[in-house]
Amino acid sequence: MDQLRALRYFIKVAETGSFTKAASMFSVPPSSLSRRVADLEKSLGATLLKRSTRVVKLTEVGRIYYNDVQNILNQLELSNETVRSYQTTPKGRLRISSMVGFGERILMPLLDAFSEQYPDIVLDVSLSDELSMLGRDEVDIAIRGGYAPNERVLAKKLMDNRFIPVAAPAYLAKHGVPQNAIELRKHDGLYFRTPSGPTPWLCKIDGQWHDVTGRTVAVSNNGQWLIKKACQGQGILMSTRWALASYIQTGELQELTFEHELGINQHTDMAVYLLYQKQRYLVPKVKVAVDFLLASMKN
Amino acid sequence: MDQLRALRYFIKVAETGSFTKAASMFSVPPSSLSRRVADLEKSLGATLLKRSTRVVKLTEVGRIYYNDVQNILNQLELSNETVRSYQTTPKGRLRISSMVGFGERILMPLLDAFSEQYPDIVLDVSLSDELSMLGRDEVDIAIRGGYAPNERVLAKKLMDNRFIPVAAPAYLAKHGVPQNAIELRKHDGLYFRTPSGPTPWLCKIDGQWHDVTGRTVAVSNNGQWLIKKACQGQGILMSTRWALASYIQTGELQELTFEHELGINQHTDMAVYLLYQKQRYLVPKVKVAVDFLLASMKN
DNA sequence: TACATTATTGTCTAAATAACAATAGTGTTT
DNA sequence: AAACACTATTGTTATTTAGACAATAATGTA
Repeated sequence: MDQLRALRYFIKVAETGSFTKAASMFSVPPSSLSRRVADLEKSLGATLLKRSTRVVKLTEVGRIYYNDVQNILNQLELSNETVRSYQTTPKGRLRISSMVGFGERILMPLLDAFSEQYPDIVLDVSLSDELSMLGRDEVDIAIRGGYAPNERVLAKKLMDNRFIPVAAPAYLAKHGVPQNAIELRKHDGLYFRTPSGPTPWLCKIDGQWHDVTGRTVAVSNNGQWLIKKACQGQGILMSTRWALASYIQTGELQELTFEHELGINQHTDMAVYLLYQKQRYLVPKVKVAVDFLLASMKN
Repeated sequence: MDQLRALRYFIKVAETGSFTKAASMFSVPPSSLSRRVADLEKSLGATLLKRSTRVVKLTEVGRIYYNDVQNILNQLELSNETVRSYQTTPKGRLRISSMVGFGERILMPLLDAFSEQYPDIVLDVSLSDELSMLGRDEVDIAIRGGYAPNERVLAKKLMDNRFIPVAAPAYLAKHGVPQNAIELRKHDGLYFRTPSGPTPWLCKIDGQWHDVTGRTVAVSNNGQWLIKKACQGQGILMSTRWALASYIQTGELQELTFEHELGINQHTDMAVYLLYQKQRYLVPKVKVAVDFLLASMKN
């Protein structure tokens, strides 16, 4: 029995919920799938799929097996690709996942240059603040705000990701410049919403964190919109230096500095990390992309 | 092409370094392996093995692929076993790996009772202080002194593993009872050697760790031998409470207590952990063993 | 240089899988 | 309630793929 073929059939049937649909994807008659899956079940001594003529769905063991096998088949495909692309020129589809703001402001401009340099690499970029599963093999490279990756994943620090407070000169003229962090509580605020909720303003005084969140003017997960509002003088915004740099330079926004450390969570060592699977660095397209991005970020 | 078969052939050839030897293990002619491996190489577009009539060895890519594939095949075998044994009575070979001292004094006596309760489980116990690769699938259950496992591995605390200082009454009568940790430096010591080297005596005073190692009388990785020496009054020994309990109870050894915290490394929260892969808990033999050991340790 | 061993290749046989047609079962619709 | 449409399965044949066996070429050793 060709177990691997049986597994591929099983996976597709489980996903489509139909032998016929799955069969059409392999361009073989449904009877083949039926027989192969039956073989597989026989060899395992368990029924993986509960069938009726109308619906096919996974049994309890079936679901367990499906999860395992899907993962295993993905790994195998990765390994095959590694070998196939070994010592060839960088080419193929490169899947990159990035945080939205960072992707728009920093990553994508860089990728334009990257594409020119490596025209044979087809970029597949998805921006999302949800953390995608790097291990589950949906992306080749991920860019995320500081969190600890697992052992198989390498994390390279790209740049600082601490949040700094800014406001428009007009706002400060009208409401006054806060002299210390505690005073922020009396100010108008524009707040980021991360996947885990809106971000407060926090201040560390003598080792203790205090909430210094002000009045809420607006909340959004869209940095650009918040920055626009901040420029219009609608309130104080905390965002990252890389997002604000150009506005601070032109004077549209002004950085506020305080004696005590300010942040949006208690991890003060926030950074933007480039993540990739150690093994995948062997694949030329991944290698050149990692190298390119790391080199670019040094400027 | 039956890729899975080809992979199994490839693996065996790589391991034995010979098509003929590998073929005999599958009870097929060498020509079959030669053809299958050739197919595999063709489909990958890379040569995996460097052959001559006399020696067969892996190429650079071959080695990478071999490592990946071996791991993948192991995982698949585990998944198959999970399904096959799903909701059956506990049986089969159960591979347990444990630290030597703990295995001898605590684990093995328990396993005798376990074997009576589950006669269909064949125990395969190996004692070693080196950390075996749980992920690499050589054992079902591992018992280790406190270290952080990865995400897929569950770690259940079995018991405290802090090191406490003891000495024979005769030793204390002759050399005096040390009144504080610093005085240990003037005493004779019996020291454990772990895989990472001999263990010093450390003492935490006002948040700072100080080395209070005394004169070296003997060093060994064998706890029993060190305990014997301690009982003979040859010096002060730091070992775990579970190893020393019976000797303290009989009065052969006497626990020394100090104002400041004492240890053999800077991790004061040392414990003995039971480790197993999350998924494998579905396999009855693993489940009952984990449950049995955890229940037993509560006494 | 002769020898023994080994991987490979050619050819035939056996096994496994796909193809195709037909059947039986099930949920939906009128 | 009955006809309908769709689907999984099964029987049978054709095709593909792997194994068996003998022969060949290559290579390290004696």
